Amino acid sequence: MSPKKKTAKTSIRLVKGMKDILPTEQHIWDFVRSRVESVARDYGFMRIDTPIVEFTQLFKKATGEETDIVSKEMYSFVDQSGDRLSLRPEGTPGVIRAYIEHGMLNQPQPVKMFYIGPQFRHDKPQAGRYRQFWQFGFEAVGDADPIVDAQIIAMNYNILRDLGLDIEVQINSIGDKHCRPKYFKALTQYYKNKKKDLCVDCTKRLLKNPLRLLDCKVKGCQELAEEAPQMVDYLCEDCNKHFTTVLEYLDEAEVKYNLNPKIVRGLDYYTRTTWEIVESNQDGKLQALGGGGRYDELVKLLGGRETPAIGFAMGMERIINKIKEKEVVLPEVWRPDVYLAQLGIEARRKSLKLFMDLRQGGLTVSEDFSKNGLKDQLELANKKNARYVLILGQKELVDGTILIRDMESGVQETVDHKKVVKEVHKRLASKMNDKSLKIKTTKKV
RNA sequence: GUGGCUAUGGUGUAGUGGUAACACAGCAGAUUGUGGUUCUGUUAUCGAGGGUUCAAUUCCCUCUAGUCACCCCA
Repeated sequence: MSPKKKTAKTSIRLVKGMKDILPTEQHIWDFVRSRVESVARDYGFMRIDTPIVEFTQLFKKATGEETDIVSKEMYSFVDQSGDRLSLRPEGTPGVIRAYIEHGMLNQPQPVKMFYIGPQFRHDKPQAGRYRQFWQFGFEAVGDADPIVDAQIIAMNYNILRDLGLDIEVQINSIGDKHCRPKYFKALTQYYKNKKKDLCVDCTKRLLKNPLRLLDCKVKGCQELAEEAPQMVDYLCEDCNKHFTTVLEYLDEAEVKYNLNPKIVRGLDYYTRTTWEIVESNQDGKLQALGGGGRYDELVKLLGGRETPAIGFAMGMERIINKIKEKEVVLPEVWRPDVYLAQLGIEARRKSLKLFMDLRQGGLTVSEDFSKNGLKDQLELANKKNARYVLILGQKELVDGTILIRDMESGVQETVDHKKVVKEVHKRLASKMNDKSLKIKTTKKV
């Protein structure tokens, strides 16, 4: 056994929880990205790219030191200059840091931004869950009006619906710093004499984070949770008004939603409106594709002025899995107008320049100049779904002509080499006008 | 982090205590100027390490990875 091979198999490989996005699946990612970008544009959100690396402190403060994400799952390290840094486990803290640092409070509020990028969590990998995973997220910073909540939820809903998914919004309000303590008290009170019926985890949760008792999966706990007091009944007047207004607006926007008192987000900074977008898979189980909420305390917590904000984040791998599962019809993949085939040493030499001319003439071109045979080249042209093949051989070179082959009909014509760009454009245009060919060609995943 | 299951070429799958079969894809050729046909050849020391055995890809153990459930989350 050669030691080389052994090395290749044991150490040069994908790190656990990481994933290559291969050329063959890029079209799905492009599809999602382009839809996200176009919806963002329609709703007036501008793209922001923040660094993957931030001070660890940022996430400790923003996401919460006690959360699993920060306490157990963060990729943290000390760099050469002694700074304590972390790979971002989520997008919001970086965006808010940028908002404060670049004085965006001087722009018209709310400042609406979105991001698309990788996030990192050292979690146990599972279906649709990686250690490096992609999220896209939207943040509207600087306005507390419930219409902002409704609009961003509607947008969230529309993005996923535009992607062809059958989804539903699960919504709740978790109050604010005024009313939540009262609710916690009531909740603790309710569970006080029921401790013996709770599972081991829940008895711990009772002390640490009573909200989490509500979404325990153990049957006995679930039954108790059904009867437990609900946050919505404990909302203070302001929070209650805010929430009911959001719901009214959502009705107005015809967004399908379900009230779900168990939507308690995992991050510490949320206040008031919280939601998740869920999709039911074959066995009727709901999987969250992402979630969001209002976070009116975060900007101040990170050292800015008191500034209300709201946002959401969606997991791209999960969305892409759903798209694959549902065989959503994607728009046509990139397709070359012409494929340049060459025969003979001289023709091959001339092809380089001709290729550039075709490109500059506004055509999408493809080639495999390393191939010699015309058969091979036609086969590849066919695989690449080229509309036309230009054939340049010794004969054409001498005559100053070139062959245009229509790959659908197989018809070939000889044209003047100098007029080739014009000739191709002419044929493409007439093809577009032909109604019988106007039917959109689409490709399933 | 805990537990169950799995691991065969690039991909999807057969199979056996005596070193592997098929399909697709890839490459080369039949055909050095014609594709979406055909034919031929070629592409794996059966995840890694150890043990039992005359002999292990097959049985056992460990590790690694994947997967599912829990936890958590996107």
